[in-house]
Amino acid sequence: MDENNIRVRFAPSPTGYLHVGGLRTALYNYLFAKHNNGKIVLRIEDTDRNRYVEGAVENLIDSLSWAGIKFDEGPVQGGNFGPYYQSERLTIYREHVNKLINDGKAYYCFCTPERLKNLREEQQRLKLPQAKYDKHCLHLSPQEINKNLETKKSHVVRLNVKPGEKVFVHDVVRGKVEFNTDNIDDQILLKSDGFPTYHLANVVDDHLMKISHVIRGEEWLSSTPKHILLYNYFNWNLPVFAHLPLLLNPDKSKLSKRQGDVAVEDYRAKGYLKEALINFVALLGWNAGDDKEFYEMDELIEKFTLERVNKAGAVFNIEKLNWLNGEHIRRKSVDELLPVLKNELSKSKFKGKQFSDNYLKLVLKSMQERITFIKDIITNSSYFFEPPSSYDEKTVKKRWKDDSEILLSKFLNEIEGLENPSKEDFEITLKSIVEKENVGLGRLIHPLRLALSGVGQGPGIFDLIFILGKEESVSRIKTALKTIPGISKSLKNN
RNA sequence: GGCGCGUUCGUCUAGUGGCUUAGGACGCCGCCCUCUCAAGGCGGAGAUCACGGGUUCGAAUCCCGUACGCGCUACCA
Repeated sequence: MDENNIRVRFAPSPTGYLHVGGLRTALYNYLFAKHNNGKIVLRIEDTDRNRYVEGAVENLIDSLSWAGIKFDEGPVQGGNFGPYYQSERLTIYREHVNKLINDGKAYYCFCTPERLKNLREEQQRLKLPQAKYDKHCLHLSPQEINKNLETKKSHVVRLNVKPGEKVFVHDVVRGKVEFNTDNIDDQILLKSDGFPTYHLANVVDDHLMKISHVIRGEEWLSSTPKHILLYNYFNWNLPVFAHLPLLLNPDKSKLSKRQGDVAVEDYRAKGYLKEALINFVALLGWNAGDDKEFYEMDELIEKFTLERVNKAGAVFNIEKLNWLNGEHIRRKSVDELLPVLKNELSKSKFKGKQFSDNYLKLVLKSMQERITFIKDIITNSSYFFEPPSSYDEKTVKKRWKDDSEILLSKFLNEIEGLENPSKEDFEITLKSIVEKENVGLGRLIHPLRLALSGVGQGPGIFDLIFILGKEESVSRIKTALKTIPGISKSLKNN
């Protein structure tokens, strides 16, 4: 096949938000298209008026573009195969359905919902192997049909499935799958409100939009024979099908809202980097065949093939996503991370405070390898943004010794005299004191960290004091000298 | 119920008949590094490859059956 004719699509229905499973489907389509120099189109499947949610399309597009999935054609960028909203293509479906009716491949059905309900119940009571429409309206006379049509009797159009035939689906990930038309219902193609069902709209649009590969979730595999029947009835060439394994909850059921976050926007709000989410979701059902776990989008594009997509569903394991998020943070430059931190800060209690870019970059550099989320910097090391309001008791107990007060006072004295000290100046000063006093480094370092940060862990002490600066450090040490000895004493008495 | 798909460490996975005492990653545990916490390095525990039959000199890999899980079974997508 000519590489340039490769066209795929992501066709979500606007029911609220972008599901992570949807993101994975969109990603695989995108990777496949880019890998093959093809095109990817975004098509909005808004044929169900009952499920329409205001703002859902904007939300979908927003999440997709945040994730870095760019479309060649779609509602935003347009294209030669539009419109890209199915709700704007009603006459197209109507024309195609009429063609099918004229050819005897589809037929009008005037059955009421009540009759259908009774039919189903009857079939169930008789324990029939499969419940399907009884083709009642297929046998209506032309006169009856015309009369019904003229009196505007509510109706749908159904696919006329010939029983006793075999339909084969050739799926890239699953191989050959066989179906018997005895098990295929006379699917409704056009609803009574004039809108098409998924099956009709999907096939017509995929053909008209020259889609070469249909890459979608496994939940569609069972209805693929219906689609193949439609392609055959229209005398159209089949696209290549690839059905992706499902994303699962920890209990192996289909990933759902009840058991955690499923919306891409939720992960975005929680502070996950798009690179991490993409990396993670790409590996859920695909791998390059080697041991590589860390991927950027361009490497994914380079390596991705449909042949290496797995068959079995994959549990969405948040632990690995978290690790990947930290991994991506570690590999980014502080310049890339700066806007993320600023954004988190603007949502935090420090939103009114001003910090220079230079200061924030130093903070980032010192914290980068200690965090899973950028916002961890704010929650785990608030001391970069405000002086400690308390001192961790455990650390006081463990690190504040009898000589801490004297050592720290001496250190304070020394640095007060320093002119514009560098990180090395602080280091030299501290080392000279412990040497003179003939104690271990930790004897001063730990109390100092406690005084500066209020906690027992964090970046290297010289990074910490340098980032905070002489003035701020002096002030914090003074406060600590006034309060920690008292705390230490009362802790010892308990 | 019917139809379809699936089943390798807790999880994501490598593996396409001999290279496999089934490899990697996350998580967990330990050691090293070290001013703390991380990161990093090293190591450990963890899978009778769902089960049962075959085919074969040889099977996680091929075939059959069973079990279990999941999907579909709407005028939803």
